Amino acid sequence: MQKYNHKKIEAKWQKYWQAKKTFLAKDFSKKPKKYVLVEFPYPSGEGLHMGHLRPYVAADVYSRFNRMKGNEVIFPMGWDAFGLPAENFAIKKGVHPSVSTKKNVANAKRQIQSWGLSFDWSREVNTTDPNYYKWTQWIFLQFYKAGLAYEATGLINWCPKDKTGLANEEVIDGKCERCGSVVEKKELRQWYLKITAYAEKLLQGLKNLPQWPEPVKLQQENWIGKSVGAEIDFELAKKSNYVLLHGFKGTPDGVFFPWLKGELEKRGLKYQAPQMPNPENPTEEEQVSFVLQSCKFDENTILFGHSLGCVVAMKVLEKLDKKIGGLVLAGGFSSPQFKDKTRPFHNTFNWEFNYEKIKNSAGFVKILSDPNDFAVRIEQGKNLHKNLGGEFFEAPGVEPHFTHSEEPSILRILIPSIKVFTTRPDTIFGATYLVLAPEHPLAGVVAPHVSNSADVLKYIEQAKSKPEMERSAEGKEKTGVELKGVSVINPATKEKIPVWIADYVIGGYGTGAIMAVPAHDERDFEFAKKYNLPIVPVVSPFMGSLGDKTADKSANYTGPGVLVDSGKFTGMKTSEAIPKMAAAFGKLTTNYKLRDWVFSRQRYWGEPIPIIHCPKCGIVPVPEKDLPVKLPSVKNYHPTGTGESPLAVIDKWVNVKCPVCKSPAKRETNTMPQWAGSSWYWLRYADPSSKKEFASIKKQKYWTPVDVYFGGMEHTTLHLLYSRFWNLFLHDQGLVSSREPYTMRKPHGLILGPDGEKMSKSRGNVVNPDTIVKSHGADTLRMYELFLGPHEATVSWNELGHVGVKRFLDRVWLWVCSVPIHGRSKDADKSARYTDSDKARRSLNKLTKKISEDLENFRFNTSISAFMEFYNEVKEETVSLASVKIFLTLLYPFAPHISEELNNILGSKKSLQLEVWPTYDPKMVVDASVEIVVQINGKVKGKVSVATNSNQQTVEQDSRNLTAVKNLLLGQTVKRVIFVQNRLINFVV
RNA sequence: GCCGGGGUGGAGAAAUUGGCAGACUCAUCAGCCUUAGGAGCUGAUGCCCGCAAGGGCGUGCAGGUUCAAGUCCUGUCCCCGGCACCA
Repeated sequence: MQKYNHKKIEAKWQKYWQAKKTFLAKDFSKKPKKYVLVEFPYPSGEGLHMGHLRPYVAADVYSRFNRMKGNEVIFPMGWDAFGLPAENFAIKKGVHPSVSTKKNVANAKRQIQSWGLSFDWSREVNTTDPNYYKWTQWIFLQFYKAGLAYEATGLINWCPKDKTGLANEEVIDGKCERCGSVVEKKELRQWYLKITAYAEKLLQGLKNLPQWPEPVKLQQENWIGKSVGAEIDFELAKKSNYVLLHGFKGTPDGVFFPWLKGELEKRGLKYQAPQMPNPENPTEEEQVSFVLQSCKFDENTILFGHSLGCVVAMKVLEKLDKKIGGLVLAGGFSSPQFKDKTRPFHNTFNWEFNYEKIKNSAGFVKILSDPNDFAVRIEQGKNLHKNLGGEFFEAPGVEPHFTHSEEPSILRILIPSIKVFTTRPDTIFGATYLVLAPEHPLAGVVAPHVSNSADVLKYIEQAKSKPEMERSAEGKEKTGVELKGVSVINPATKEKIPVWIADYVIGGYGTGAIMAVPAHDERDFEFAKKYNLPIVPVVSPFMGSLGDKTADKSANYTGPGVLVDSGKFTGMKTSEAIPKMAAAFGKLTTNYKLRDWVFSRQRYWGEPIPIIHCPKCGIVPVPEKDLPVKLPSVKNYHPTGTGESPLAVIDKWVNVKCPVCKSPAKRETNTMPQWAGSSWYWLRYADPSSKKEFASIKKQKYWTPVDVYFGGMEHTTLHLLYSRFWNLFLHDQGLVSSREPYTMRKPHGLILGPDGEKMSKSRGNVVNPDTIVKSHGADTLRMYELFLGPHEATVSWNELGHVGVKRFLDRVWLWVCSVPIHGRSKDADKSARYTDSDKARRSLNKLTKKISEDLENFRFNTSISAFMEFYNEVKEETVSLASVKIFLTLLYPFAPHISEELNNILGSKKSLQLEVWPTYDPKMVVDASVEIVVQINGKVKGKVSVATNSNQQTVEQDSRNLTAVKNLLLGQTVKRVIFVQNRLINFVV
């Protein structure tokens, strides 16, 4: 008899499968397709570890099983080889990343093959292959063309060790996801992908993924962080005075002017609204000098123009010898070229403007344009904005060109205000102060002009430079500084309230400003107590009677209740008041915690962003025919740390001709993040060698979506979110056939070291899978790994645990090989002699049922137990050759090498992979007789053995005949008998 | 703080979903076999009392529902993961 030599047989079958192309996935096969996917690895220098083994083995078992179930299974593998791990390893070893990556890939592939995984290597992809990243770059350009890739300068997360910017998702607990360094902030020009534009779609899409685990969906949902609330304007209580200039053919008593004047008066604001000379035939000379002579200007003056009044206002500022508060233009223009006809003022004005002078004379500039304005088109306003800067507002007038008797959008921009976001508009009567984030644009503008400007500027500076970690550290006392001299009007109470800057308000969320309601918000409460700001309760908990003023000023209450001291809303329930008050004081808005994806990295080893910067044409995408933009091969690829990519110094590569105007231009030198290549790789597997497109729709339609995606929980808000985003976008572009990429997600739990701690070199508790492959074989490794516990649970590796599985396989080997237990012999007669014992037949049917069900439900651990139990049950029984073969067929997905070899020893010439998955006889999955537990008052008093499915009468009779039961029931009245078939009988006395 | 997941022998874990708690495996102990064993085989192994027959307790803790609770309900503690001043 041969010995079980795992080394020999494992190598033999791995070679065999490869030679026979056993696992090739055929395009457009008639069989139903099954797409089984595992996250492809980054091939680091350390090689693959237990963390990789777990999903790979599970997916492999599942794939082999599904092939036998008659599916055309695609089970592909590839390499996510760009990114930091590869590059850092290369730097450490002093080898070029392209060299070390190649080596690491070869090593990882060797490992994977030694584990006996049934990947279809004909579809292998590598993200660093120019034929692959050509399409990564191509997809980036699609984002760019759709307006979803943009460049911006801002404060970003910066990892000081890895010397690169990071996306929000890559910052875990204030630390770098890769290296654990505390993340700093840095002001940098970066490329972003506008994932926020897909926030709602990403959120809604989760609802159509019933086969995803709830916790995964919930984690994504929380990350997207939708919240509905109100945006409310708080007007500045600053004493501005206004000069209002009407337009062509107008008067200060026409259109919205009377209403506007009324609104200003209501607020106690002064204004001058002169009747312009000759409104029917205006000339620049006449009107401008009139304004200069008749109106008074000071540093608090806001000069407002409507229509032609805008032109006059600008001309006035060209001549004015002092600085005024601000310039506001509504329906303005700077060219007399109108679509319909030429106006009389065409030749009476000089249409050249000194924009610099105008800008310098006004403290601020606001431009309002009406998109429905056909007399003065919106482009005119946009052009003004381009020349003057400032803020641009696009808002339809009540009548086109703002000619209705009330035009609220004009009032809104005329009176400076601060917009806040709140989910509790019902508490607005309790808003006693406003808080701006230190990053708020207004904070920087106002700071130099307040009486305590030194303090304010210092505070802003400190807050901005503080790492997020420190700023939000738990239990940290809140800090802030008042903008002295600045106050706003609470639109509900009409009272003046102060404005503060504090870093407990986050710049990037909502409007970067909040209304503080200390009575009903914990954070505001804490802040108000520290700085002695008023606390006004406006919500009374339900337990108090209606309108009860027991609301306590010494504590805050954040729950629902009834409004008090809230004007006409008093007495309303909070739930009812929220939408009503949102509408009364502002408008409903939705905010998301999700931030745009910082998409550039200041590192060498990544896909170059295919963009050219031309001094004349601006940002120019690299033409598709020039893709891929190949990563240049260079000697020095170390990160600079300055925020500039190492590519920036390679003049030969950087300097190019602009594809549009052919003048000298420069390449974008940042590279894409780690996550780019993996955001679409499953699509490439469907059509891995296409030169024309990233994947043909036809092949996508056959293979995608992925049916089961095995992977780690740690990718939930990284790769899994990013790739859903890419897929949704490409689907919207008509380039991808399915809306969601992955029908089912199967996350796995961690494998801890034998000490119950996370495996790590520094702890010295790393178990290397390759060691076990050598000593005990891949089949043992696979089965023990599955045996550890449920796929999704965290489990720890027992140092000696795998020997149990090895023993089992040894016994199986002996059992199958041994003659004459199941009739294998040179003597042909003997093979016919042995038939299954009744017990053996039932055990095999039970096993078939158990393994089939477990595999459908990804319960691999209990399958392994079932095999062992089966062996223990039948080892003494006679078993037919056919049954042994069924047993090997069942075992094959778990331990493919030994199963193939034994099957071969039994005389089969065919790979087990080509067998059909066994079925079972439902009548044979139960034993002939069962043991019934006999209880009295729920306590076990004895057992009876009866035929399976015996009725209550039989069981009751048998039980009452038990001596122990007889004695205990003597002289007792049985009140009730509870009978559960095949389980128990319980006498209640 | 908020949101998830989880607490069962010395260890990893099972438990047909309310029906004998601890299957299967490791470790440990005893015996057999062996020149030897980190091999193989047989058996024992939740805790407590008891020579024994037998009895009592037992699924983080405290209650509850039920003939019957690891499983359902209420409260509470601890561990792991995610988010975290998101207004």
